[in-house]
Amino acid sequence: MNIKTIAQMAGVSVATVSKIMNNYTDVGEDTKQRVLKIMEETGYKPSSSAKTLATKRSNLIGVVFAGELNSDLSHPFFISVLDAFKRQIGVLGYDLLFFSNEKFSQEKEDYWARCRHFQVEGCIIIAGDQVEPSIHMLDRSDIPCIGIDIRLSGDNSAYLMSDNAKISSRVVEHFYMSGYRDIGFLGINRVSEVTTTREVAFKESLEMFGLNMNPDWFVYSDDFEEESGYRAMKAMIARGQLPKALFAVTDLLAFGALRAIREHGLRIPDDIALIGCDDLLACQYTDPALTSVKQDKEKMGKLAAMMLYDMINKQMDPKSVIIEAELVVRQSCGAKSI
Amino acid sequence: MNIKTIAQMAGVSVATVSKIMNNYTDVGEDTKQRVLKIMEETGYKPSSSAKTLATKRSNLIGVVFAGELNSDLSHPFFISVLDAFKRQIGVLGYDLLFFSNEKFSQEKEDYWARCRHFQVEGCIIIAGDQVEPSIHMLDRSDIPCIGIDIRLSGDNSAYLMSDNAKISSRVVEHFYMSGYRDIGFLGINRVSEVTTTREVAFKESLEMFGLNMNPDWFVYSDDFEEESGYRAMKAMIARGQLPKALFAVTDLLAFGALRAIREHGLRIPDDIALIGCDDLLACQYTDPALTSVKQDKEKMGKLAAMMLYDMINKQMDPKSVIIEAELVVRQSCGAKSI
DNA sequence: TGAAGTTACGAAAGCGGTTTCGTTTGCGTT
DNA sequence: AACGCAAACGAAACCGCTTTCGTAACTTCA
Repeated sequence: MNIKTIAQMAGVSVATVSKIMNNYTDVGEDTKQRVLKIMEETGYKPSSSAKTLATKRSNLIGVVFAGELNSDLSHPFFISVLDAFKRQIGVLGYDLLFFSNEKFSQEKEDYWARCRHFQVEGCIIIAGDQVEPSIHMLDRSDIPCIGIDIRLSGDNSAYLMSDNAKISSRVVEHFYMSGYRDIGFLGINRVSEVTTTREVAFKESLEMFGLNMNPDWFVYSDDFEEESGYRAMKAMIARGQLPKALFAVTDLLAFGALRAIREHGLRIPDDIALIGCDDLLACQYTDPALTSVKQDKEKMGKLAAMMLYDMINKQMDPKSVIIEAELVVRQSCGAKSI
Repeated sequence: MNIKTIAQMAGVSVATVSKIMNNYTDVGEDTKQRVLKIMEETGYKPSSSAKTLATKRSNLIGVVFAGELNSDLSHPFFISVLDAFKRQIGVLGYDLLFFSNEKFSQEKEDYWARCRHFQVEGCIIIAGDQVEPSIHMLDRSDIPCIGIDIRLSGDNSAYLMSDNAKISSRVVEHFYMSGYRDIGFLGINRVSEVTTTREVAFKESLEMFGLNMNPDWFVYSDDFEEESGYRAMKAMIARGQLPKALFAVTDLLAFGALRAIREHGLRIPDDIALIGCDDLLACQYTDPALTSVKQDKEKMGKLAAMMLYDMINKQMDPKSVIIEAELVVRQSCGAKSI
């Protein structure tokens, strides 16, 4: 069942059928209706590959996760962003192509090659931990790219990122206002734009508030797993010196820390106050409920879709955007209440 | 940069280049190396649409979420399964095409039409709550489909499902062995294979153990959100009559119930024991940690990929599989310990 | 040495659409 | 009656790759 069949059934040429599908104006109303009716009855759908081949447009957006550790889909934050992105880009007429993570993929081609292979019209690149070199090739290519939490720099790229510096300063400020002076940090041993920014800003904020940085209160996890956060916190506890408040760069790490603290017989927030970051759903269910910084994932995803659409279809100059984040106060940080 | 360019550069015909890419044997070793070198240097990648057009094979698997409520990606259980699926299917040489949910999509075509449009070679269908009619068209089509938690029946379909009946009986048995006799149920008001099976099996198990079914202890949520579980539990509490133990068909509902119970000033498990289902990550972080039934998502996803692959490539008769689930005992159910 | 069989390669016809450009037809105008 | 013009449609080239089949050159073997 192809365009030729339809054309024959309707007694017209394939050209005419094609024109009808593409809203050309030089086709009579009656033939148009006749052909449409036949297409309807036969349930005809044009082949996307033939169309793509002819038009060089695929109506496909590539989804790339730039991470080494977690296999993409397991990251709750990005899933939420992607979910919103997917809905919006769907409305705009695109479908999503998920590339298998490179290290799992059969062929070792870089992402750029795969984008060309599928002729995706644009890409959304979502940052995990470390960024592979092949991401940069894609970034610098002529394919429009939109980055989430990754600072793309290519001419056809833009990115969306939370105001990570402000996140940290807000956390420190909140601790300070709540009367805390001994504030610790649970970070991660990975080079990542996001976490690095948070850490730097955290230290700067401490300084701004005239607080001292006790090295004993800084501890680093090896990856983003809860278990690693647990181990890192255990390590800090083992040192003997504990802060009165702790900021974990990621909720998952905070969960781990929470477990370690509780296991150690300490109470939250009485003995040690805790704030995480990302505002995962699970923050509401921990004991005590975890104060966290909420990034507007819905907004990020939707905005990313619209930006990418504009970049693809209107050759708009890509303009990156910083998204404000919001502190969601719960019981873990010793504030009076919400 | 297409196959013709490569052919010209190497001084051979396009046929030869194509043969080299497809491992034909009737091409000399020296020419082969020469052409490969040129392809390497130029970074040439063949166009997938042209290839698909010519071969009728797209190397694409369609991903369909059959649900009305949650927008697909927000469902933690399915994400985990899909994650495993994606890794395995990636190894087998396929990429994933995510269809926008119908109700969000611009075009109102059914999934089957879209599958044909992209010539996906197979589909993974993941059940949300209600199943749209167009899913059944896809199921009955000639496209190989593998269902997760959805009982597909087409000739080219198979499905993977946890042993939901056993899940319920195991929960009841566990409660019974722990000394509980007044057992309640938190279900959902949606027609869904999975939850319905759990509910039916739950009731049967009660009977088997000679326990009475107090209607007051049965309550139903409107959807799968935590908030709805909270409201449902509130409703049960409002009735005054409370069971000593409660099985929630879904962890998210259990979380909601947990919140309602705690808010009401009751203790878990002392006043009421609680078991959920799915073993979401967050189960470990609730207070108390939630006992749940763990479905082996990794195994399900991987198996689904391999089954689908076989169905596509070996015309194997689809054979559905039931996966055993495992009770993960934590603090919420009043058992002696883990 | 000649017949038969290998090996290495290319010509060309698809695959299912799109798009340019030309042709036919009908109509109003002078 | 002759002309110009717009509307409606089709022929055919093209997109980039696959695959069949034919053929030339080279072996092998009786």
